[in-house]
Amino acid sequence: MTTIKDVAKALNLSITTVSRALDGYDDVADSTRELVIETSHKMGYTPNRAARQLRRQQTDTIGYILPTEKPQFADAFYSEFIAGLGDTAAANNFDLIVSAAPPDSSAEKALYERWVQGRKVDGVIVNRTRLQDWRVQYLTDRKTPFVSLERSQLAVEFIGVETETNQGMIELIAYLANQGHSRIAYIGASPYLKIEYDRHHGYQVGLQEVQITSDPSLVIRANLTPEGGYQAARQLLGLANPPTAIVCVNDLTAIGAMHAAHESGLKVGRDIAIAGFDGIADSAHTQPPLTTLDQPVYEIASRLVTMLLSLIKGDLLSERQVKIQPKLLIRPSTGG
Amino acid sequence: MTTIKDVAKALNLSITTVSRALDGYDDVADSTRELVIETSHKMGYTPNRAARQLRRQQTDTIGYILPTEKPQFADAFYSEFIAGLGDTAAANNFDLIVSAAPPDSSAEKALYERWVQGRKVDGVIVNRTRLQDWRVQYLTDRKTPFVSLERSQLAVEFIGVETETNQGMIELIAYLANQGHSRIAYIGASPYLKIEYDRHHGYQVGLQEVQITSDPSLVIRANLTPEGGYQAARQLLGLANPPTAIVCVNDLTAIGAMHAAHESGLKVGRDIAIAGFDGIADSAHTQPPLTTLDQPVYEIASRLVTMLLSLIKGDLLSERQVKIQPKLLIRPSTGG
DNA sequence: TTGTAGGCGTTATCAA
DNA sequence: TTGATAACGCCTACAA
Repeated sequence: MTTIKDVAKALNLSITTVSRALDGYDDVADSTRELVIETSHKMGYTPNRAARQLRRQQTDTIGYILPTEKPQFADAFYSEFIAGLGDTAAANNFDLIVSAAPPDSSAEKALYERWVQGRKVDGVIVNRTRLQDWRVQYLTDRKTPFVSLERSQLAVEFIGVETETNQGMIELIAYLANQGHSRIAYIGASPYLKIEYDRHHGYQVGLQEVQITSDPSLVIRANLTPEGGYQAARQLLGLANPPTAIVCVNDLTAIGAMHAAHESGLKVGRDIAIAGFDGIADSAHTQPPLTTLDQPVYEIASRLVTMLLSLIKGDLLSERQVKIQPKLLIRPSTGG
Repeated sequence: MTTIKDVAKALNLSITTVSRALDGYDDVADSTRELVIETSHKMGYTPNRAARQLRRQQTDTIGYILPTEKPQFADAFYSEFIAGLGDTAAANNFDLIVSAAPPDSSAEKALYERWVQGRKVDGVIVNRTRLQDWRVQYLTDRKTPFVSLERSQLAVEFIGVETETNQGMIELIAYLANQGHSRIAYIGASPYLKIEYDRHHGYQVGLQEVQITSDPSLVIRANLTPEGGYQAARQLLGLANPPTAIVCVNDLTAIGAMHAAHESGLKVGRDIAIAGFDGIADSAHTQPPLTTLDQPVYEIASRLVTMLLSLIKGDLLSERQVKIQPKLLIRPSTGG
């Protein structure tokens, strides 16, 4: 592999000059610079990242850990999220390292240690934040730059993006109430998750707004997957007095719920209304197309990276908390 | 940040001894080793990866680039694929770096250069392989270890995993023919892709097996997304003599095609049969559930990593080409 | 405008 | 069984 030494030797220059020419310092003769750039290109020279890292004490790398509960982990939200992270990182000459670990597991902890203590990354992206999230504390303690999608409830300062759920939920539930629904169920996720907290809360606020008393038997928890949504919906539909509308914590759950409804002989959009949250690409093509609160996932990811890079560079951020308003997309799954 | 020096100083040992104790060499006194391990743990010491890399001339990192055509990139196949890569890499103490670039773009090329020439990675995972794929040539020339899902048609030796499509396609089409279908359409992808080549070929072989003459007007290309499948299916359904069955290159395409069928007032599974390929999680919960050729995505990803790591270590691989048989899952979308 | 030299934190060779 | 030391490739303060 060609090193800076090889280039220097080939040109009868010192490595200093080569280094400075390549880095665009202005105390290099133009003719020299040109020559250096051309030659190093021709020789296929690219600086060794490890050496540069060691010397500069930074890695030009950020990390992200996928919250995989099970071997199976098929959620289009994350493919888009990672594409956004990767793209934006690359556009800024940063690398993204990705791993996977079950939330709150020892594997997750081990990864953070390897990355943070081993100085493998300059910063970290956190999402699927838990209400009590050791990651937030850990990263804060170690002064490792991080940004999070959804804030935890710990008393540390928060930098990142947060989806504002209440407004969207209020709109959604008002729409459903307007269609004549009064028994509106909710299929949620683990109570330790911030998104569950927010979306469940939004659901309740939405009910209050239209003066529906919430019925605890209509609130049920699943696991953010189609399978979970399917099972939960079956349970709801088996009630003596079943709901006429179901609001789901995410689109995958809603897809499973629609499946259960169809299986019970109900026509979704006519006999029962079902809505999701996320706006994944499939949601426009389900049968019937799914009403959902659409989040600009790619953009959120991209934004997070931009914020993280500023943080790493030590720039001051103009906005330390970006709020995103999801957009209600009314589609046939809620009738109308 | 604590370095090996700090640990050595704290114990009044040389850094050599500390290093060797931690790396499990057997020429260190047991008592010393214990002390070292305990102390370095207590001091929160983790070896600096950059320094280790530089010294050992290896990165313990593998790379993967997502083939993102558009900002939007929501495909559950890839979330599961990346989870498999990340998990398996982490289990072997390797890191995975992920980026995104449009296939065959200059951005893709730039990333490879940064990673390969900059010695940022020890090896690379390639997928969505093109028939003529410069990546394969590039990596081979530079002697960079890589494995690929689906082989290109270049004359270089291939190491990786390949999905055997013919058998599954033959089964699928025999099943459809058996149901009375004779006008069986195919919605494919870009002709430069290996998967398109394979699956399209499988489709044709399948038709031959049941002695149906293929009708070129029933073969159409889309872009692997629900939207693409939707448009393509609309076109097919608008034909004077439309198909009664549609085989799709992947599940997302099939989801879009089902949408178009429903929109035309057809009941999928009764008036028209539609099938996909991949077996993503959603496919079990579409309305109606989708017949598909199911691939064990997580396992494939995991297998690829294992193969790549062997390659990097210089072990000889027992199998240089792993063939995977997708499994035909008959579901209601094809009637029956 | 260019060159010399020291050091980032490790690991590995060799000597003690 | 342990320690001194060189090197990995790069950047940069300082000298020429």
